[in-house]
Amino acid sequence: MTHLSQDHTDLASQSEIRCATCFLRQSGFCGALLDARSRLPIRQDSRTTGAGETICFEGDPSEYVCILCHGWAVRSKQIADGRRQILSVLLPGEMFSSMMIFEENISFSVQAVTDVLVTRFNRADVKSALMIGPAVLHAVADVCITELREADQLLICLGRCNAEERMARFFLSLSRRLNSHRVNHHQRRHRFPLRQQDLADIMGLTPIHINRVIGRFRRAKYIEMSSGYLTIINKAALERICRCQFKDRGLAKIL
Amino acid sequence: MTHLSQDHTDLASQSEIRCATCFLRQSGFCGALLDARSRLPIRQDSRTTGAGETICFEGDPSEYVCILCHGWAVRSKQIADGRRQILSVLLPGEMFSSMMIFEENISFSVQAVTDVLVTRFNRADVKSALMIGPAVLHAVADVCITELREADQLLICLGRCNAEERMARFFLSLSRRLNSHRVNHHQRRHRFPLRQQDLADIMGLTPIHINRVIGRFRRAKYIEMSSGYLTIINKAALERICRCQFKDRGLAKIL
DNA sequence: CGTACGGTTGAGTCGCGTCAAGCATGGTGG
DNA sequence: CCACCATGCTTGACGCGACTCAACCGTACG
Repeated sequence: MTHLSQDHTDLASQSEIRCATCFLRQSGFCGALLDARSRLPIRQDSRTTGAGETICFEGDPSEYVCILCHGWAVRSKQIADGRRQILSVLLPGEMFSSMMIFEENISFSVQAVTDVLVTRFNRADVKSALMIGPAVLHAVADVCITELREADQLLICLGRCNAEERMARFFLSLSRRLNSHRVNHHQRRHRFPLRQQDLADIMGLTPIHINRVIGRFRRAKYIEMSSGYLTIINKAALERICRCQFKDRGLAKIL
Repeated sequence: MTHLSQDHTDLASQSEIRCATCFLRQSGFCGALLDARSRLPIRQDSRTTGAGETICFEGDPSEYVCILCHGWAVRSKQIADGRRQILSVLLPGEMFSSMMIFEENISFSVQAVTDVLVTRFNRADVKSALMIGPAVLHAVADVCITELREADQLLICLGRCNAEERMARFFLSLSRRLNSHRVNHHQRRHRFPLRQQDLADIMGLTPIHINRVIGRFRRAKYIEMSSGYLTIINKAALERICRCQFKDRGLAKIL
């Protein structure tokens, strides 16, 4: 653990950091990066943030590439009159955005939904690591492409889908992402800390309308939502809401 | 011109290709790539496509990285019932998407709006060029970041702006992009080949509603649109429609 | 001259937003 | 222990922005 600098306030405990590093190694980007340390020092630290707090502010300079190690967060942009659009939901193991590797100022905010643990790599070090071999480069390309694809998905969702379609797609895609993190790939019940206001800001709707759609889904026994948990009861029905839309290929490739 | 392979049908004339290569050198990515050819062969060809035709189909494999050299095109995705969302408007000098560098199958379609000239680099060659020095890498990072930022912009637009705000933002941002290509940076009159149906598919609205908003803008003397040309008459007014929204920093950074 | 395509305009409808009130929960302090 | 409050969820009434359907117009083209 000699690479961990602890000069900042609010540092996570050693055990949390150890857990974080161990966890990070599983993800493509961080694995490649940590491997690269044999040839190049890469400074890194970890810090916790409480639920509801803002981790990064839009426009601020940042010398870090941030990875969410524990908890949920959202990446968003705001317009002055208060309207907020969430650009992505961040789950454990994910980079805030690949833009953080190349840009000095970040163009978005990140807010903690639950208590979170964030690991930060020194941006200059990461950039240097890009040139020492193809592993890091490919890992970064992967992150970048995933981000672009998700953005395209969300765009078509906001531009051309109604409220029910948006919700159905969101639930399915989220469930899929959550399951890809775990051993059990067919979990139907998930921790779900997002508030209806957050859902509204993801889907470009109002929380009241979100509530009504959820109500419909609940009454139709498609899902269950209570006390911070989401259960997908009738996955097929949700897929039916979206499926009519998609060309030929299966949902798996699209969501 | 020894690098140009002409084994494909529908090839552009020699003069067009020369023009294209000359033009490409001005753009960061292509400039870096063409410079890299001193150390590495990079196969390349050019081809024309007629207005309205589809250049790439969603899901198709592609061994090329495509650059639009002349004309306008749109990158889009479709859902089975015919609904289409345009993800980006492609102007001369722009790569279709940075995803083309890393992905074997493309996840979008590209359609020619006008007659276009497209230069295609061999994807494997481009990937190899990434490792020979930082120039190409940085150029690619630039393309990638620009794309991510534009996607975020469009997301907030679709998620949180009404029709007038979307149109105003689109016109301003497009005018800005068009002017950045030319010597005269303050041109107010632009070639504008997009149909109202295209505008609708960009902004997630119907062409009829687009028509009404344009009508309002026209009557308010904000813009003029006729016979394939767009003129921004009252830029300040358009900015006012968006400005109220933006935090502190000026429009320039945002649009 | 007919056809096709895209733009324009009107009437009516509906999805979603707005406003407003009520409810459940959990934390706090007296 | 219970008032008190803050936060987030739920529900109803109503209005508006955007969609749908439909007709008409102008231009380009064979």
